[in-house]
Amino acid sequence: MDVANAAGVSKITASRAISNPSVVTEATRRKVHEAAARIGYVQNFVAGSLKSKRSRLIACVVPTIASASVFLPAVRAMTQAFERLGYHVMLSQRGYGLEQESEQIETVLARRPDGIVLTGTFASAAARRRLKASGLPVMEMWDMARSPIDMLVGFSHEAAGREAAAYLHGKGRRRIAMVSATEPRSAAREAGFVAELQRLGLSAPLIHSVAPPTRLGHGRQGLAALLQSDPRIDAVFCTTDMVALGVILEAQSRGLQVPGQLAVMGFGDMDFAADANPPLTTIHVDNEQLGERAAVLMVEALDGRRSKRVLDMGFQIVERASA
Amino acid sequence: MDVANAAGVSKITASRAISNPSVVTEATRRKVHEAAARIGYVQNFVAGSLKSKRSRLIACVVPTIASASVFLPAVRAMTQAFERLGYHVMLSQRGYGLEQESEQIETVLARRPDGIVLTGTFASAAARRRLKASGLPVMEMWDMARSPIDMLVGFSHEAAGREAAAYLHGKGRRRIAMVSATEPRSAAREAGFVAELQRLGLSAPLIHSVAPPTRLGHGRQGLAALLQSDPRIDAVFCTTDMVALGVILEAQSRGLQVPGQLAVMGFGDMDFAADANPPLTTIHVDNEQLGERAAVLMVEALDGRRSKRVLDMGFQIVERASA
DNA sequence: TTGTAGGCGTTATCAT
DNA sequence: ATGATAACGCCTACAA
Repeated sequence: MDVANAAGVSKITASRAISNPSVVTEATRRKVHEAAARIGYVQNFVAGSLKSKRSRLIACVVPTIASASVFLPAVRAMTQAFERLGYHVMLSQRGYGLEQESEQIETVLARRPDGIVLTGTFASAAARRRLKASGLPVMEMWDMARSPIDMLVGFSHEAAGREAAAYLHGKGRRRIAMVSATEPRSAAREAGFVAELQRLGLSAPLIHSVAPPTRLGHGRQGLAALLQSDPRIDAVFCTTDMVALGVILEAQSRGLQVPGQLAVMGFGDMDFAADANPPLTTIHVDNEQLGERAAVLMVEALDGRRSKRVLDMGFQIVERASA
Repeated sequence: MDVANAAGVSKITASRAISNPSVVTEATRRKVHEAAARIGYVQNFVAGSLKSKRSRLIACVVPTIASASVFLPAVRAMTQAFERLGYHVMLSQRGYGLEQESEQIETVLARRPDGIVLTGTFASAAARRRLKASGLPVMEMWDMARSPIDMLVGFSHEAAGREAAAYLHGKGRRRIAMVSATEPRSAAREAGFVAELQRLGLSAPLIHSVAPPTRLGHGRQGLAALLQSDPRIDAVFCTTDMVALGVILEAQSRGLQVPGQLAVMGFGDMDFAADANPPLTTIHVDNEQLGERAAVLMVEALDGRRSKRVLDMGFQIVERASA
């Protein structure tokens, strides 16, 4: 360190003045910081982490960041919380496929992150084993269903599906359909939805399934397909709000009244839901809290004081006008 | 390296077999890789970058990842391209404010990224100076307007605004308004829009401005406000497709026909634009290409073979039914 | 509170 | 094609 020379102290004192100022005198701290500013010193976390074995880097794997994915607000909140707590987030996109997953994990581990966050991701069994074996704290976000690898902050998609079914049934709907997506969490909502309808004595619902990421067009095509199978359906539960918006658009363009003739329910309570026409009844998840808690739990684990390992953040049905 | 022992070669040979296999014999390569697999060796990029001064890490600063930001597809494409080329992307959110920008930059630089990508970001003058002084390759994405710090791949928002004005004028519209946003690129589109209308001999347009990130509700409120100022407006150019969708919804709920009585034009050609009702006339940017080129140019610069420093990717007006 | 010694795991450099 | 040596810049451990 030339800062040390510039400030007239030893290397280690300069290091402490910058990384751990509480252990040096205020005068030393000032002297070193002034020297650092003078010579334009830039700290090197790379060198630091080599010896300390702490990179202050969190690897976060998401399916994709493009399009209005319903979990992105949680990732945003989490990233902000991590930055506030002194960590950086390295984002990797996994895609909805599983190819090269192991290879991807190896290169991520080679960066020596302090922890790993998996979002909306069902890692393959091999990948899960690999992550467990790494010994790193692993946080899974946005799901509740299975036995977690390590820590988990999420909610039950299956319960969300069940409550949606119960809600629509409670509104007097009896020919209830769903537009689902070929993606694990959507499948979990679908499973809960189907189970609850069965419990309520209804016959198996019509389901139209689309490939993620979900789009407005999926809702339009989905309703068209459902109506073709059964013109008398009176409610549709949608895998995302964007799909629900598409269902509403399609219904309106066919002269079907929402919610009069067709109740439409979304999922995600995205920022357009309340402003849709009619305002969208949907399922709300507190993504701010969810992301924040995920980050805080991870940092607690890194600091050696693990509190809860699994946190169910729940969800709420937001009743608006569409269902 | 214990891999070296396990394989019965020297440390440096093991290192080469893994990081630079072309310089060792195939037999050595195999021997080392087998040993690595056997003992569960995980490469350590941290140690490698300390000596080699190459981290294979790209820092990317974006305003925010939440909500369907119109530049996210470009970031996605860029991230994928970087990963394909052997780099990881560290994402930092800047927020739309400017607080702590310098501090943020320092911690990013402390990670020793090989390059920095700024997306949709007008860094402050101090930050721009700091980045320039760092000597790192800097890529600015999604804009064309000013003198770049270093490299740039984008398009002219000002030109987009001008062409939107010309397009609506060409469709016979004469009372043309805009819903804009208080954000630099939106402001650039607005400036071009206003300038072109003036050039065409129209009076200064009504403009309603909203705070980003833009939402559907902004479009609804925006049209309401515009109509209150002037009930006779016959066209609205919107700063994003989501806002345009809101304007359409609001128009329809007021019994205004789109495009008959009101032409609505968006920006971004997001994945719902073609499926809107009516399908949205908008401005398309080739985000896939844009992100890909940004990554490729950056990697070329890192490899010491800089080709172009500035690339104008242009845009196209996509004529659909709404305007 | 400050300092000394040494090493983290890899790669650059120079030799063989 | 492979090896020996040293160094990257910081932090841990221990000492003063």
